[in-house]
Formats: sequence, C-alpha cells, structure tokens
Amino acid sequence: MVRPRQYVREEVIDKALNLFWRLGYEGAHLAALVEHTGLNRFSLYKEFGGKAGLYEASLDRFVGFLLEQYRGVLTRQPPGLENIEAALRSLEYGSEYYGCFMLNTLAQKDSAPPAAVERALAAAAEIETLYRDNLVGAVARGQVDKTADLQALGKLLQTLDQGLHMQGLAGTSDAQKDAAIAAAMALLHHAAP
Amino acid sequence: MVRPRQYVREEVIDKALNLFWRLGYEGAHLAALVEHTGLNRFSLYKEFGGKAGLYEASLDRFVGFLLEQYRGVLTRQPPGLENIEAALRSLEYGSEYYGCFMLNTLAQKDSAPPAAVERALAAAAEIETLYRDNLVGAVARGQVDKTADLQALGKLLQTLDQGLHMQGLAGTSDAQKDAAIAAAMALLHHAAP
DNA sequence: CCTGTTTCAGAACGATTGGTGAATAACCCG
DNA sequence: CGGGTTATTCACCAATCGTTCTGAAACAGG
Repeated sequence: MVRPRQYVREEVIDKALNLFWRLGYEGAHLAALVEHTGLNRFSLYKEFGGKAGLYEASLDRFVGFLLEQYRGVLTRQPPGLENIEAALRSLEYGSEYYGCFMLNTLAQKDSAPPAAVERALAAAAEIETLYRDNLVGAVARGQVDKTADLQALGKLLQTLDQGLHMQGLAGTSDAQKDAAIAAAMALLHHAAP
Repeated sequence: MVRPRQYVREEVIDKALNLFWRLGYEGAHLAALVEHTGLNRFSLYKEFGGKAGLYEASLDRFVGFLLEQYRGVLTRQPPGLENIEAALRSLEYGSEYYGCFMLNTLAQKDSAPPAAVERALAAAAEIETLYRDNLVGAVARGQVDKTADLQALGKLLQTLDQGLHMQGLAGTSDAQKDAAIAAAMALLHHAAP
C-alpha cells in the first residue's frame, strides 16, 4: 500500500560515518552526504531529523563496533596483561587512517552535536574501565605488583591507547606503533613483583 | 605620511589562534574572526591573504610557543629521565582545555590548510627527537638499560604525550593525569639496569 | 485500474559563507 | 595647512550552507 524505501538504514549510516570520519562534522557538507549515501535530502531529514541526527547515528554505530571490539579482547579469561597488550595492538589499522571517530568527535566538541560528544565521553569511560578490570586481574595473577596504583595505571593505559590513535593521524607506521607497544609492555612486565 | 595601522599583528594572531583553537578551522567563521580580532575583513586579507593564511599564522605562533616550551624543558643539562618527566608534566593546563592546537590541526587534516598540517607534522617530529635525545642521555647516565630500543621508547613517550592531550579533551583532571605520568615514570625507573 | 499512502528527485528557500570594491577617514611630511 | 598615501568602514558579491517544499513515481489493497 506504500512505496517501499530504496535504502537500508544501516548502510546509509555506514556511508555517512565514512564521510564524517574523513571530513569531520562541519566538513561533511549535506550535499556530499546526500551524494555519498545515495539517500535523498528529504528522506534523510525524515529518517534522521537532520545532519546532527545523522552524525549521532554514525557515532552510535561506530561506538557500537568499537566497544564490541574492546569488549571482545578485554573480557577474555583470564584478565591480565595479555588482554591489555592485545587491545593496544588491535588499534592498528591500514595506512589510510583518520583517527578514532570517537576521539575525533571529542576533538570537535564545539562543533559536533552535543549529544554525540556526551556519548563519546561515555564510551571512553567504559574503555578505561575495561582496561582497569584487566589490571585487577593482572594483580590477582601476580603479573603486576599488589601495591601498584591501578587507577593511575588504568589512566596510563587509556592515555597510551588514545595516543596511539593520534600517532595514526600523524602517519606513524604500524611497525613503529608496534615497537612502542612492545616497549610499554616490556616496562609493565619489568614492574612485576 | 601614511595612516598608521590600528592593530598589532601578533595580537591579532593571538586572538585568531584562540578562536581557531576553540572552534577549529571551519568552525571559526570569518565574521567571528573579524569580531574577535578587531581586525576588519579587508585588512585581514591584506595582511594574511585570507582565512587559511591566518590559520597558518596562528599555528606557527602556537608551534613557536610549544617548541620553545619543549626545548626549554628537554634541553636542560644533563639530559635524562628528569627532563622527560618534566616535559610530560608541563603539558597540563587549566580546566578549560581545547587540546593541543598542533594535534587538533592533525585531527582536521582534511579541512585545515595543507601547509598548516605539514608544519604540525614537522613540529611533532621535532618533539619526538627531543624526547629521544633525553633517552640517549638517560642511557649514558645509567638511568635506562643500554640494550633498550630507544627508537621505540621515544615513540612511546610521544604517544604518551599525545594521549595526555586527548585526556585533556576528555575532561580528565590534572590530578589523574599526574597519577598516570607518575605511573609511567615509575615503570621507566624500574626498567633501569 | 483506480486510490491512498509513502518515498523519491529536484528545485527553491532564506541565511550565511569566504572574499572583494568603492568610498571615507586618518595620518605624516612638506 | 593641504596632498599623498594608507588603513578602515560598509555595502556587496557569488557561492554554498542546512533545511523545506512541491510534484511525480512506486507500490498494495480494493
């Protein structure tokens, strides 16, 4: 009884995400979004409410994948340094890298939709928790000294994590990032009791 | 014999830098730049050639201060871990923080002026070198093991450095960053031979 | 084959963008 | 106290922004 839509919501979000990722919120003009997603302007507004809504949907999708990936690695049993190292290594992508979309959103916190910024912050907080959980496990298994400040070490790991994303933006090769991660893990192992 | 200009070039750049810093390249509209700097549109074009030129001048000014600060800390004699820790701690700013303007530029590499992006990359490379020089000194003084991969450790320090800037964007308090830095330095000291 | 409902394609909207010109005002030197 | 030069003011430009509207197209049920 009605004309069927010619688009799949998730596919549209994927393509929009790709454009927002590369160009940022303001850089991704509506005309480019329309062309790149294949979705016409009218349907875009009906489906997402506007540019900001489409950005939020894109971030949600990215954050969903991101947290899924982090959880997949950082909830392996038993928790410990192995998981942490695996998580840091999983951050590496190809040569064409536009940074972590979540962090990019934070870097544009004055132009990106406020709702998106909030969700990015929430995701960052969860990732930090995941890292710390594995530190707790590392202590339990004797991989890290009992007297260590896990709050501080967790922040350190997240800082390293986020720094690796920036390294990607700066064009650092995966091999160099690998070496930096290896150095960090070596230090952590040396700190064992 | 001529009408004297009513503005001071450096002051204008400072104010433009402040706006670009908060709003990004595209977010800082020309009207806002004109209002915030006090410089009229026409003179802005005559002096800087346009919005892109003003952005490059802003970045140059920022990078100048930034490198001056890094050099000031990281070229103290003797080179070693003390300088490195001091440099990491010097990254902290107040609560209202918009990230490192150099890194923000990299995060907008597809919308910011290409010349600015290049200069940001060059500055990042120099900072990494400064860190590594102190690692060399640390090895010479026996603070770090001779067999350590200084290339990798240097990358690690820069990664930490850049991650701290992102932590600032994410609203992490100075105290938490302090703790993370302390944890990192403790690890480095434990790695001593 | 209509009819009702929804999507689609594209034009058009007012507002705002970065950039420019033409006229006015300010100054120093002679 | 003008004259010549430069900065400033202010209006304007074409282009583009995000958003909205209009009319045609595509289906399912009667």
